[in-house]
Amino acid sequence: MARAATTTDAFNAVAEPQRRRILVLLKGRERPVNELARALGITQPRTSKHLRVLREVGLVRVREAGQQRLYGLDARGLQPMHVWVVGFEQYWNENFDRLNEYVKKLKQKEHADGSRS
Amino acid sequence: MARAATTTDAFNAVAEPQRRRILVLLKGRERPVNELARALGITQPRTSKHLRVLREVGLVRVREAGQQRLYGLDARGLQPMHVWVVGFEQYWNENFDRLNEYVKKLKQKEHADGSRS
DNA sequence: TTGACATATTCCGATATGGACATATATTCC
DNA sequence: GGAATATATGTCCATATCGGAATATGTCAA
Repeated sequence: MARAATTTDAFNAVAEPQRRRILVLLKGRERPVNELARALGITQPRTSKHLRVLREVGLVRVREAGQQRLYGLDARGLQPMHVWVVGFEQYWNENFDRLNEYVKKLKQKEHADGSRS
Repeated sequence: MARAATTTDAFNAVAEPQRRRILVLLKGRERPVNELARALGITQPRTSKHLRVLREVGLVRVREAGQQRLYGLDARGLQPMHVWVVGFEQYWNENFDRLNEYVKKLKQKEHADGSRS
């Protein structure tokens, strides 16, 4: 077997930088293909292909508008990524001291009991 | 050019499910290769190769301990992913209504003016 | 219909992948 | 030294990728 297809899930689709940039460009407003291609500085066919991948994993939607097709963001598919990566938030500043982690765990337990902001 | 190497960055390294599972298993405690292989239900060579990738992108560290090598998590490399995906948090519940987005934008502006909890 | 424009698809080549298997390297113990 | 254990590396294969270039499809307007 080779590497998993880019259309397997959001993780694979978004591993490609240009596709990440496309999603960022789609925040807030829809855009036609050519506008995206120009913004990214890549060819139109390549842009269409990236959009196809994003469409297949459901991160993007198309809407026909005359002779152009407006692409819009559907960020819901990013939620699994969000959940997964947020699970590591507490380890950013890890300095690889085992005892340190114990302390951290204890702190979390305290937190679980009473405090709220 | 083919697809970017898995060792290019965290995004690519983590696109592979087994590698994600490895990182999860490494939360909190270090583990030797064989333990990881058993936990994942994959062969030892495959596990070593996944660990190599994770090491090359800096998501994991090795520590020699007698005849075994203990792998530990270094989550700092996941921060770029975190930053990127968190930027989409506000779009989870997007229902793709343009007007809806305008409303959302206005709300953000209100927020910017006077703070409320 | 013809032409202009916007977008999608196909063909090509180079490359790196993940998995299985065999084997190499390294450490410990006798 | 030699055996046992733990880990890393190398080879094989099938497959999907990204990129470019050419071309197909689709829509509008006169």
